[in-house]
Amino acid sequence: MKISTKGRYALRFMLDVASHQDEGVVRVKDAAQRQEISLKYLEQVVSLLVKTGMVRSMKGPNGGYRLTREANDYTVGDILEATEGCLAPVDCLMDSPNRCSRSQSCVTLRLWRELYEGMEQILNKYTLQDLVDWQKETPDHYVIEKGE
Amino acid sequence: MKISTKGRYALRFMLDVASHQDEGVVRVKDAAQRQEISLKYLEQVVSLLVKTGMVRSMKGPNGGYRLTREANDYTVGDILEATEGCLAPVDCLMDSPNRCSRSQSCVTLRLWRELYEGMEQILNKYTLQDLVDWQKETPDHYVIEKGE
DNA sequence: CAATTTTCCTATTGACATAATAGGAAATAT
DNA sequence: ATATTTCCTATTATGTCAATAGGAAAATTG
Repeated sequence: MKISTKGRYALRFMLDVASHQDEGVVRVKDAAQRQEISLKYLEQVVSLLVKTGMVRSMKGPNGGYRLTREANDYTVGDILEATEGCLAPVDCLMDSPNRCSRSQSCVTLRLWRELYEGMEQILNKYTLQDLVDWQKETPDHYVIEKGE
Repeated sequence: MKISTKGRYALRFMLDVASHQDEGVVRVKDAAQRQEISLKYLEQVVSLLVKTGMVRSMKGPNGGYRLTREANDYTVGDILEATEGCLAPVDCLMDSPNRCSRSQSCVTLRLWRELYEGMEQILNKYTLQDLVDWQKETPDHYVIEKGE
């Protein structure tokens, strides 16, 4: 029951882009450095964000990424789902091929449904803009940005 | 972000024991048959429930398992945690060895904490007794219990 | 046009967890 | 003594995670 690095890195990347896009597009290279994430791995995560339309990319020198919408128009759930896939705690909740045959009569399903709804409610309550705001509140977000 | 079979099977086993312990102790063999779970695998899951004091075991003929408390004294969260381990969505929330070094200043942590608290609230709201009650409501829970 | 810089795509790998299967030891009732 | 249960450990197949790596495609600049 853990969120993988895909979702966690994606969230941090989106936050990084949102916080730096006033300086133009954001290169993965820079984001990876600031977020202390492997460049090559972050590239792969970001490619999922491109495929799902979360960011727009521009190639070549002066290339990079920018958001496709306003920061308050992404819920955290949107971003996680784009990279982690469906967040339902059990496959039986969805019409997945590996839904079990007992799912019609299984009472635990009611529990999983309530859990899923509760999770979604929280994850859809917060937007990327909320994360940006939280970051402004915490003094620590200037760290080692000297070499620029 | 999925619950594994360990947690799911554990929950169904506990529910099975709760629903059948008026007929005496419950054998894994019977529970496995009713729940359509591999006997040998369920044995391993149940061993986690013994170690964490969720059930008491009795060996030999007429042996089996029974609950150690009243059904309304187990929250669903208790049972899941006993088998799945800590349910926190990221390790950074706990003082785990693989907590990342940025966790002091990481704003996503606030999000994960809220998610975790929301999940726990739901999982601790429902008890094993609730599952038993739900099962009584649904007519389907008598199925193929003829061969006994 | 050539060189550079970015994104993009695919392959490979080591480590680990999952979900079993399997065999037999220990305990206990008849 | 035998049968039946829990208990313990080993093994395995499969898949995902989290990277690492190399290079192709596109675009800007000189």
